[in-house]
Amino acid sequence: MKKEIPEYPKKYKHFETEQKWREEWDKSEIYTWDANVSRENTFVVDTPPPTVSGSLHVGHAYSYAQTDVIVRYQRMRGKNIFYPMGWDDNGLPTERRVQNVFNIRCEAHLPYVPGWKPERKKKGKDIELVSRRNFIEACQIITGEDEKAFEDTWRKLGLSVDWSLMYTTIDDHCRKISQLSFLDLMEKGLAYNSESITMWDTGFQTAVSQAEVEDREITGAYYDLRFGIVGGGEFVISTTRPEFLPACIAVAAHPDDERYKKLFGQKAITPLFKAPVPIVASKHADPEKGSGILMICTFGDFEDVEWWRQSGLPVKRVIGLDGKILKVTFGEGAFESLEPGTAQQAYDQLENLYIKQARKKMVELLSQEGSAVDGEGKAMAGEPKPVTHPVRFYEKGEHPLEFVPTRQWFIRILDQKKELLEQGAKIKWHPEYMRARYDHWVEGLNQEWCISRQRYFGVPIPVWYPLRDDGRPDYRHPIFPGKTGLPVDPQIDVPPGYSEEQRDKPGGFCGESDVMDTWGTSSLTPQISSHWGVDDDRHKKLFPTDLRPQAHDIIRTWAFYTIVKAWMHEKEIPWKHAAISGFILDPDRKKMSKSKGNVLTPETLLNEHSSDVFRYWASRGRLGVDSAFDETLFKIGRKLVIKIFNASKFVLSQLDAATGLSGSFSPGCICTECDRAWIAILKKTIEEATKAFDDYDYTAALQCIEDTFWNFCDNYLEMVKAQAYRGGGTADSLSALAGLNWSLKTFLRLLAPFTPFITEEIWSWNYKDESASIHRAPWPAVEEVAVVKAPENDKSFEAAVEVISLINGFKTRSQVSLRTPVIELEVKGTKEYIEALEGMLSYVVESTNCEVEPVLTTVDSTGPEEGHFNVEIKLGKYK
RNA sequence: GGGCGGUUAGCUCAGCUGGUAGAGUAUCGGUUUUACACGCCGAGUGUCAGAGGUUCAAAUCCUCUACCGCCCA
Repeated sequence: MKKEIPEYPKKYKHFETEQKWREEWDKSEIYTWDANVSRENTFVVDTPPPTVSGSLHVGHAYSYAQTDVIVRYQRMRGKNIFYPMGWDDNGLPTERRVQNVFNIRCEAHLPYVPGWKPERKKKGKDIELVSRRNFIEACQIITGEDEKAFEDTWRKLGLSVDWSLMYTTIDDHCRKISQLSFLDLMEKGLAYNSESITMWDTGFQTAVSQAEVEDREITGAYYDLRFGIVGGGEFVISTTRPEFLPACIAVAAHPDDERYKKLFGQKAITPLFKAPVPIVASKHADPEKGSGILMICTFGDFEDVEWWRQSGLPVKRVIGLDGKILKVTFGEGAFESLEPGTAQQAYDQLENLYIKQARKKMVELLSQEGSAVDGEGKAMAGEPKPVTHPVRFYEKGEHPLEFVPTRQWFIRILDQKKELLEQGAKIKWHPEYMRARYDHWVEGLNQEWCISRQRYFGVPIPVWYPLRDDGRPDYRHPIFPGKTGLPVDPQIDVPPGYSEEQRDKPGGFCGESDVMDTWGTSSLTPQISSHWGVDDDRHKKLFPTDLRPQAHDIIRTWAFYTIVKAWMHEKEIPWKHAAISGFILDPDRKKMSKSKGNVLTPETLLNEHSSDVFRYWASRGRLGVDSAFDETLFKIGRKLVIKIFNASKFVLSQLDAATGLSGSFSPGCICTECDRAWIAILKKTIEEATKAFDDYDYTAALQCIEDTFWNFCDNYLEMVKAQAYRGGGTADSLSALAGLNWSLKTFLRLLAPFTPFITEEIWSWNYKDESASIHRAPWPAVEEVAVVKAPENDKSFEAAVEVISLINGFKTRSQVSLRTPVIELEVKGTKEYIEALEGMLSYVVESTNCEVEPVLTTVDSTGPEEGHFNVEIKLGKYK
């Protein structure tokens, strides 16, 4: 029966085709994880959940596309894929966004208003104050919308995620796992609460951890302050933070500093406040910096904290949690003064001012005549000297961090550096050198992990505290929930053995109001997906995971904390491989950031260039390597996609036209030297690409697949065209058709991880009987063409290409069409290459429109120029 | 200041364990050929950042310097 020859579309319509397959894949559930498959046949991905409430930029899509390429390869290798997507929705970014969208603020003590719905309002003065629960509900409205938008983008990009596995870090399941984690760490003695000096953001009024801190260069000034010495004399201290003067507890100079050696053991007197403070030796003091002697305050910086801990001196606290100067009384407690009255008079002018204002005021006071300790002149020597210096900020904050004593929850990490380094070494990092980032971060840790945050939209720390008879919480005996009833909200739920009436009453209990930092949950994504602590069988099937893809900026946070948790809970690594993607920089090689206004959104690029083209572009980016954005590169992908379309059309139309033979273009028919030589080349490509993929080097895989594909189009296809036109009627023609058939089927599969849409489209035209979707088809294997004999001569293909190229070059230089007939042809080459050419001669003749039998001449040398052949050509007339 | 990475054609980048410098793009020229003009054929294009060293031989290995980027203080 004559096979009906289909009409293939003239042009490829990217956008319609891609949309069709998105819908189709969704319906057919080809990306669904099968819970019944064994661990060794499953490939588990731990996808970092993007922070919603932000916006996706091109770098995210770039990185996630790369992950998907790896996943699609693994799926075609027959692996059962576990590829979930989560959304990180708790934390400050969401709170900030909600505040702006609805113009609301949380006031924790307000009662819950059931049925309250937030309204979108412009920022204004009339900020609505809402209860904690109402505020959280507002957060959920916003994150719900954001998640939808993010999911749309990922679907557009063609990520082969199993959407049924989706989680959000604030949902019940994630809260449960996070609280289980906390309780487990408590049991293991790794979590504790304590009153200690914590880095504090006065704007957001929350504690922050080392990982959330960044140094920013800011402009300030050195102020030279004249300190007195008990018993007479003075010296000058340079400081950038004169507002800390009332909190000065000591002054320090380097033990070897000759200038101050004689002062050690004596007491200095602070200007204005007339506080007598010890003069001590400390290696922290840098003799080269300023005057070489510095003031130690509680607390100006991390060194102050360290020194204070060792000194045993009392704290003089002057900065409140809101960043305002606290009320203090001189002459009482730690605030010793030789002249309490004048000290108080000066201090009262500072009280209740914000830090910045206080500094200004302090400078003013120090600049007054008679402000010096001895009453002679100004306490401030000379003019302020402007400097630019690094200052610690919370990465999301606007004010420099302060060190304030507060009660917080911590996880003990400092005594486990060695073990954490060993865990890092067990993970295979791609590229390898990225491990150094992890190692250096671990080595440089100097604070325990502070996990409590004074926020609302997060996972509650699952503890209550008994209230003593005086109404104060007993922090040393926290009450924990049982593991079965999680998650709990201590602000709503009642601890075991108590009733709601006892809440906040002496002798009763109070609920912890702090939530965990965002990493408290995000550090558990492998366990969240595996249902650790909930479903042991499932956990065993999914943990540790195979792959963690992420960018290099979050090695110290996401990667680090995830390794910490896996270690602490189960003495395991969370993933076997970490694939660290690079950044997309702007065309000037600057990091994209909202503030610079150079951010590109993936949606724009996807709409403009199609998903396949975007993915192709992303696939060219090697792991770990940052690259400058260059839109001209999208052109390469577009050309490739169109080429796949056209070459496929050609091959399939030749197969269709070979009447009566449909379905019989099996590799067994491949017999000619040309086809055998070509198959050998393609086999080598499969091996190379597979090896590269197994090493997570998808870029190298793409490179060699693509090179061979163009070789296929430009050379093999051109050589066998004439045979293909004969419709399979001869053994040689059938061989060509079989060669084309297997080549196409192979290229589609090799390219499917990179360009899943076009390859699925073509596959559906002719190969869906073998596998309904190309994405479930087996990855090409050289065994498929085991019946095809090796070529007689392993240089035959190369030789033919070279001679054809010489003939084409001659025609081009003669400025004639390539169809111009060759009427005389002599090919001179070395013996080795003439022999290689012999089996290919008919293909050379047909693809160059040569009308005569070529004369082959063996020579000793082809001359000084490159190449293995020389040709003598005479051209006929074209038409 | 410390660590990591980079510096190769106008541009974006590949060149792994040393053996005569590559691709794409851009540029220029040719060619309408029934898969593709969104194509095909061809051409030109480099002190491999610089300076030393190892070697018969260095883009590649070693040392130093300069510049760029990122991370950390």
